[in-house]
Amino acid sequence: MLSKKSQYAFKALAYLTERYNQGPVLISEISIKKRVPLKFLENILLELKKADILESKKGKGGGYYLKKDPAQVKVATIVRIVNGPIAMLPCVSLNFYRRCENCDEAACGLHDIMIQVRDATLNVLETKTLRDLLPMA
Amino acid sequence: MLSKKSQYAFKALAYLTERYNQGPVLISEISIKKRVPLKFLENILLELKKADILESKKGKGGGYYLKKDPAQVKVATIVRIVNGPIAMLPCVSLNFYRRCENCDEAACGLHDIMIQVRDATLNVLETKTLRDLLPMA
DNA sequence: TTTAAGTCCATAGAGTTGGTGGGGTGTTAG
DNA sequence: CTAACACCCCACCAACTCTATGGACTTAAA
Repeated sequence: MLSKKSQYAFKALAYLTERYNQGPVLISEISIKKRVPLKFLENILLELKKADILESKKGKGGGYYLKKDPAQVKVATIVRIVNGPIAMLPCVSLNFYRRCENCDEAACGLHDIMIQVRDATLNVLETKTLRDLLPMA
Repeated sequence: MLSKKSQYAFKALAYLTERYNQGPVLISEISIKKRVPLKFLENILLELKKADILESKKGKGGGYYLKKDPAQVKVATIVRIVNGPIAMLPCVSLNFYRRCENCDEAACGLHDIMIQVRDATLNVLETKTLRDLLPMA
């Protein structure tokens, strides 16, 4: 399951997608409109900035905004940043690979199953973008 | 990601699938062969028994064994028992549904995306069975 | 130089995960 | 009938993660 943090991140990103190309948006505005705890949201947005998804401006008239066209930002990318691995096992993760202990990958049936799950999942998450977070216009 | 408990459960179930129809298997044997902490494994097997996956016999000659043909037991069922929801959001879970707070499902783009992920995942996990845990014979 | 707004750091409570210890209960062999 | 056996059940624990919150600091605009 996605963490609360991830769900907050997507709410915020949906809001920023609506406001794309309309200048910086205040953390406090997002917090109120999307009902996300202010300080928690602060941490999340900062993390997304460090991951090159968002840009920010300090001082009066400042705030956060999307760095790229929302239609170019994959949902999979966001999940990896705020929620971690997408795969169900470390040994089948593309971006967070770690081998299993006491388990021969070549002879592990679970390994094969989880590769299929991973591919099926990525097939969705790599094709959906922030644009898809908004209801149809 | 699957919990360690879930990974242990699958290791144990793979072992019991190998020994299907060969009588009860000792917890201690599984623990040693699959390198799973004994007491932890005890809890896991008990839970699988209560969920109707395993059967047990006490006393000398006792142990655990699969209640049904391994080819009839879906991987999805096991995941739900030992790991909980398969969906990435409570509001798209078939077996553990809970509605989102402050979120209109009909107008939530993330909701739709996560339904697709869920369906893609289930498409694999509902067709794979314990039999698939073993390498090809 | 005041005010607005993001940045950074530290902490902390709650819940979950992973694991252990010990006694209880039912079964079988002799 | 009783000893050995093996699962059953309960309680507990340390470590970690998740979900925050508080306060001081930095940068930018008016």
